[in-house]
Amino acid sequence: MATTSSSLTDTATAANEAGAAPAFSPLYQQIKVLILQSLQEGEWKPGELIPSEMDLAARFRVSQGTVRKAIDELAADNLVMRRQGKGTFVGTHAEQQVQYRFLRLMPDSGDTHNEGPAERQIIDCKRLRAPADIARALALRTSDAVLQLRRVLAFQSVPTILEDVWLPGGPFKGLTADRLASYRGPMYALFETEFGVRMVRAEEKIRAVAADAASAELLKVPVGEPLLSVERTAYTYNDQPMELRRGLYRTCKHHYKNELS
Amino acid sequence: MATTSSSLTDTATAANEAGAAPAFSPLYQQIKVLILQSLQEGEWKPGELIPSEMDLAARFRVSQGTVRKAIDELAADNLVMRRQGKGTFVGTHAEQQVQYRFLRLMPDSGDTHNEGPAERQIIDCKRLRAPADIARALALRTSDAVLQLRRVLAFQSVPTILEDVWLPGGPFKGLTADRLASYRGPMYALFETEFGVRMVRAEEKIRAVAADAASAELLKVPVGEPLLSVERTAYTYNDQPMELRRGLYRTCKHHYKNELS
DNA sequence: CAGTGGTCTAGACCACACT
DNA sequence: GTGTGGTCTAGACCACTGC
Repeated sequence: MATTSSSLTDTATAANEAGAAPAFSPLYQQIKVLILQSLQEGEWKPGELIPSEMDLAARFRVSQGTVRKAIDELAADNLVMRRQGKGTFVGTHAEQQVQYRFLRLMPDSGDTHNEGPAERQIIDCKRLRAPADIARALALRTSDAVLQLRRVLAFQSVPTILEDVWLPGGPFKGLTADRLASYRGPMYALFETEFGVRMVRAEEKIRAVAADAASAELLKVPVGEPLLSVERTAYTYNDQPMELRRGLYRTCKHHYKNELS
Repeated sequence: MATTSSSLTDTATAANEAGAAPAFSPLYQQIKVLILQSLQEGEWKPGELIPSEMDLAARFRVSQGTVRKAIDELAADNLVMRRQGKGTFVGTHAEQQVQYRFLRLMPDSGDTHNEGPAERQIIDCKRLRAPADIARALALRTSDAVLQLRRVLAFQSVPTILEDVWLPGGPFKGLTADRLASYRGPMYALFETEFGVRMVRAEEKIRAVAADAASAELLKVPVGEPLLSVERTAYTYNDQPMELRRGLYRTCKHHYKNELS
């Protein structure tokens, strides 16, 4: 039993004693939440080693098996990464294996990005008051400042992605076009190291649209060309929205790949 | 130890004795494969109850915990469904909760399909020799017979999806437009009950295209209208492709929703 | 070698569903 | 009450990593 620990509740007993709304939560879920809090508070930073299962078991006064089950779920959500013989590490977008984890655009021939990394070109980067739709998506007020970033990604010199990115001004204070342009690696890795913001999951809404004049010029396609419109909301810990991204993808030589199960 | 069982290998010992290519596989993975085989052979049919963990543990001569871990993975892949107090059931597309699991098109307003079920209209259903690209996708020879099915789905009387479906002629012998039209519920549920084919996972390739004359007429949109092109390959057990589906989605009032993690 | 995560077991008890 | 899956524990051993 874990009743000796301060923050853990013996749910079965508690639920029986207090009559209403049991809100049953197994021990390992509570442990998961505690670990999540430590991740969120930055006790362990992206890429770092977290304490061993034995250490965490001692800290939370539960068995190793219970900690294991908590970590199993965190690993399934890509929040941590287990490596046998070494330990458990905080997940990061800088990891070579899972780089560009959220980019689903694939070249039609060949699965991997063997066409080399994208050539990136920053078109614009400015600070402004959040328009209503952006504010709603980022859970801000319309008076709050946001950063807007526009860029084009090209594969083998063919402009393929036009993206507008909106970020809350507070957490990303100090982000400039120069800093983005000079950074090697995924944008989300920069967010981790420079601003302490780790993107955990995202939702995308996909539509087919016709290229307007501005988009057509930047992507070097005729006006009216069908493009894939991808609107992404990315979340950090606690389901807090931290990025809105509107992308237009050229899908002549590429496609958006999705796995259903 | 499980060395008393016939088909299970004590991998640690076996790997040490045979020198090359250990091919280590934990016990619970071997159990998972055995259960998978029973599913595939139809020992338990979609929707049916499979034996309890205790029974399976006795059958395979392992502990309940090992069976549990095997079933946990099968449940994570949606191959079986656990229900506390009742048992473990073979997954099915007829299940109310997970109906249309593979359909990612959502109305822009509101998450669920509160706009009612789609109105279905079969345009065509014929038997033919597999064209080269279809044969490749379904792992058939070009001399093999395939069924081709064309249909339009409408939401609130607005034609929204135009789909071509190709199925291998062998497993789906006897499928007719009438049988499809008279069936209530998801097409994949019909495949399960009538042909014993359970779709387990799928891959989709998504592009933006312009409506051609034929598509435009069926979807009642202008020629050139941007449409979402969704090419799906659906697999049954053993990663065997069993369906190729080419869909054109109208994304004015709907969007394709994807969750990234 | 010691330390880590990974597997397997056995037993106890809890939550849930049916009868 | 009985049987199911779900949780929690404790201990043993295996596989991998690095000192």
